[in-house]
Amino acid sequence: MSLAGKYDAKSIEEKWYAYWMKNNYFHSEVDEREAYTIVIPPPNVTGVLHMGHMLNNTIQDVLIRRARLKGYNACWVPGTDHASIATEAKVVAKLKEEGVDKNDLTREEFLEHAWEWTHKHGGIILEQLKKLGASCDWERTAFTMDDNLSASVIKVFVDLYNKGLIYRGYRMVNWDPQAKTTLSDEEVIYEEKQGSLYYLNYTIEDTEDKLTIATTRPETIMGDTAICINPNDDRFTHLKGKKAIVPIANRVIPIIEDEYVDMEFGTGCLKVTPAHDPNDKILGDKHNLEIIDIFNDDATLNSYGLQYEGKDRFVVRKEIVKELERIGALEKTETHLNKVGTSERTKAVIEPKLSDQWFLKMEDLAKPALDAVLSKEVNLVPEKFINTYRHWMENVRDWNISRQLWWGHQIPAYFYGNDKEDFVVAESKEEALILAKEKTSNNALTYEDLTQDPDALDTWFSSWLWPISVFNGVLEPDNKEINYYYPTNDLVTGPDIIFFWVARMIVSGYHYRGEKPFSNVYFTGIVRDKQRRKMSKQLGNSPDAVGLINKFGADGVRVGLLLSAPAGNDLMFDEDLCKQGSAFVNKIFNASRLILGWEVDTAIDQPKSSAIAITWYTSKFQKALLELEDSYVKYRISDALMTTYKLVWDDFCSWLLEIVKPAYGSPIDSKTYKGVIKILENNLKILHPFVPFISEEIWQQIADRTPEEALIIATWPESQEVNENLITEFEIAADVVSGIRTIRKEKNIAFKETIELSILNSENNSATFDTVISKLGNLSTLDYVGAKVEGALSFRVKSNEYFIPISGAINVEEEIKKLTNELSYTEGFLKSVQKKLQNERFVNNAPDQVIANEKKKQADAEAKIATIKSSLESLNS
RNA sequence: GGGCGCGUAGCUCAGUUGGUUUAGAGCACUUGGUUUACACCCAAGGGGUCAGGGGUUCGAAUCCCUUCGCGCCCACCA
Repeated sequence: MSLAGKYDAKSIEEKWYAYWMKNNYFHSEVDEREAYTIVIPPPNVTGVLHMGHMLNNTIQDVLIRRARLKGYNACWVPGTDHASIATEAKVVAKLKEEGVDKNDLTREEFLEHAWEWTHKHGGIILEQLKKLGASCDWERTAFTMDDNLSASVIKVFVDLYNKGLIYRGYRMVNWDPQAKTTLSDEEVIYEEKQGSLYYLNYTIEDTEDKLTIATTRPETIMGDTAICINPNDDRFTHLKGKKAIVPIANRVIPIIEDEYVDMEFGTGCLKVTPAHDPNDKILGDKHNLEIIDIFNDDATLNSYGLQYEGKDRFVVRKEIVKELERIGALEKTETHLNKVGTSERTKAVIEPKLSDQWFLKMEDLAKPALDAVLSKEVNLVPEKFINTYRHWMENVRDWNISRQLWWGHQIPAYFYGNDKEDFVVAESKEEALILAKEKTSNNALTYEDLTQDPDALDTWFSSWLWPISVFNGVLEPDNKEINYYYPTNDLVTGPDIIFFWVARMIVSGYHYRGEKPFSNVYFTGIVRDKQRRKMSKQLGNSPDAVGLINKFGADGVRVGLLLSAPAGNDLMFDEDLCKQGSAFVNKIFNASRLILGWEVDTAIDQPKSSAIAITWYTSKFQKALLELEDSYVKYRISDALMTTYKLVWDDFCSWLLEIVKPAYGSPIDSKTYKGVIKILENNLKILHPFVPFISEEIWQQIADRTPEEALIIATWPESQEVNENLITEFEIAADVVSGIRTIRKEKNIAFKETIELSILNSENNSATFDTVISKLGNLSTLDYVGAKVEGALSFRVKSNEYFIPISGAINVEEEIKKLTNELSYTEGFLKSVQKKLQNERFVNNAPDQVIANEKKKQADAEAKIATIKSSLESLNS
């Protein structure tokens, strides 16, 4: 045997990953088997592996490997997302470091830099997934900006536009002044911040009267175009029809009335700034107010800001407050808690801004997608997310799909004139020109007259097509791959992108395929640290993923992550779990080392204990198989792992191997050896999804295997009948062994020293396992007696009593104390059972089975009490 | 402001429609054990008034009400 020492994860993991790749096991082609498909949630192309990726990709790999073993044509499609805003931000930052301003570059120049960055960093994360053991079909690796995926996006945009579902609108949108782009509502994070509420005095025109207005944004007075009061507010009746003067700006604005104003808040008066607040915009539209936009794109003030022009909004806020105070227009300041929208990516405070953007009408599209989830056609796991999903879908708003970015899919709209409506939407410039000529009836138009919209599409407008576009189902809707692999089976992702991605994939799935994109969505929890903080780069609390793999081995890390990953619940990640994982891997390794080190002697007969133990374990394994099936169906992956963990560690290693292993240096009989190898092989099959590397390693050590016999493509163990009686009998035997061990420990009897065991009352004896008890208890004799053995230590299992005579005096006091404790517990237990059985209403109402059970408990307890009492008596005498 | 979820052993969590459990697992802990696959090991053991209070029921960790604490999602109140 070349096996020695500890398991060396690194070299073995590299060896088998290379072997799997070489033999193309991960690759899937359309065939006559049933498909099992997962599309990866594509990580950012320039991202690096973090704990969240490790978790959800481990789960995906577990599912895909199990499907492969179960005989499905398993296909896991990997890929990356161009991540428009995130990547562009990184490139802009990198250029800035080099002293280059994005604004000094042309679009083409910038995109060159972006592609360079993408090629340099792109795919790193996929290489890291390989280290984790991910069995993705790498030949299918897709990128949202691959030619065919890009063409899919453009085709879909044009199609939705032609259907009237995409429109261009002048709307109030979320503006990120740092990235200088709009964001969808979902990309805005609201944070509670302690701010101030400023009470400002406006003078009523042609009077000395003041009107006080509360605002959180004093800098926007430059954009005020009205003051609004509630028509039912008696305090302000005298102001109706009057005008007010904006301080500093000294502009005259009307006082309007609208019931929208909350009389309770602030002073009951509202200043209206239609360009910078969504509600004010509504008021403005309703009352036909002027719109004054006071900001530049970077949120500095423009010429409407007068003396503050060119200064940042927050600087201006401070200065303007000072000035208002100086001129006596600041009544007072209160602290005020308000919600501030910030950009998910840049953290910049969002500025509501009016601008022309592209929108997708969602209402009609959402309907089938909502129904699919409510009817469980698409199954969300855990179910609590159905509510979240429904609420969002029922109130879904139009999706702003345009971004003022260059990195991404450029919007296929072409402008040819000066009017806002002078544009056409087409898949190519050639088509655009034809359409433009038709639309204008101007045949003199040339390519030079066309200008493509410079904006790019929201990243999610490409990834919402992912399950379709990776199989080219948009461009060739009837190709054999999309027909075979779609709908996919399981999607594994985080709940944070349920709206961004999951919901929209369901929408596009129904719209473009008339069918769900996947049957099940498994939402993992968010990985947090021990202090419950979300793991993030900023906090620096995220362990280096690759470092963890190097430290504990991929198998160890996989086990560590899965041990504490119930669906939908956040998990507190602790490196100790990886330690536990690698300990488990080491255990598997050592157990195998023991077995494979045995010398087989065909001349030896099989011991009875070995034969019965193998039969027992086989049943136990079958029972575990059923539990596994149940856990997998419910996506309770950590339960499935724990079932496997206990089966292998406790039942297989601690019991079975201890029973069958021959004395040191002695050979083993061939029947037992074959049986154990068969068991080991079955164990490896159910272990494989969790710990693919060690399981393949052992599998290949057991025998010389051809590539067709590799574990990764083996067949999942078949289900057979479970012998419950045998399992119960074994449990009794195990309890007896435990009883013997307890006495050994209490009396300091070393295991090497043999002992004698006598069993009284063989009503439910464990004779089947006598040989097992003898071996594990290291008994010299085991016999059945008709009466108590005097001067012996005793213990009870069920209603049997066991005696071990010991040399020397028995500590009577100690024994009495022990028995008294046992007696009082059992009596208390009996009492609670009797209370139930004596209760007429219990007997009348409870199901028969429950009553029978209680009666059995009663009988057992009574019998046990009798034996304890008689033991006490003999001790006392 | 609305909605959802959670609070069970030191830690992380099971406990399925109330009854095979005067509450279970893994880890951690205590004690003992090393020529015999593995100290990343083996064995034995301690540990919980199931967040607090009230109710329904023959019976509640499980259902209802309420208080406290924590988390998440949604929403345009200046």
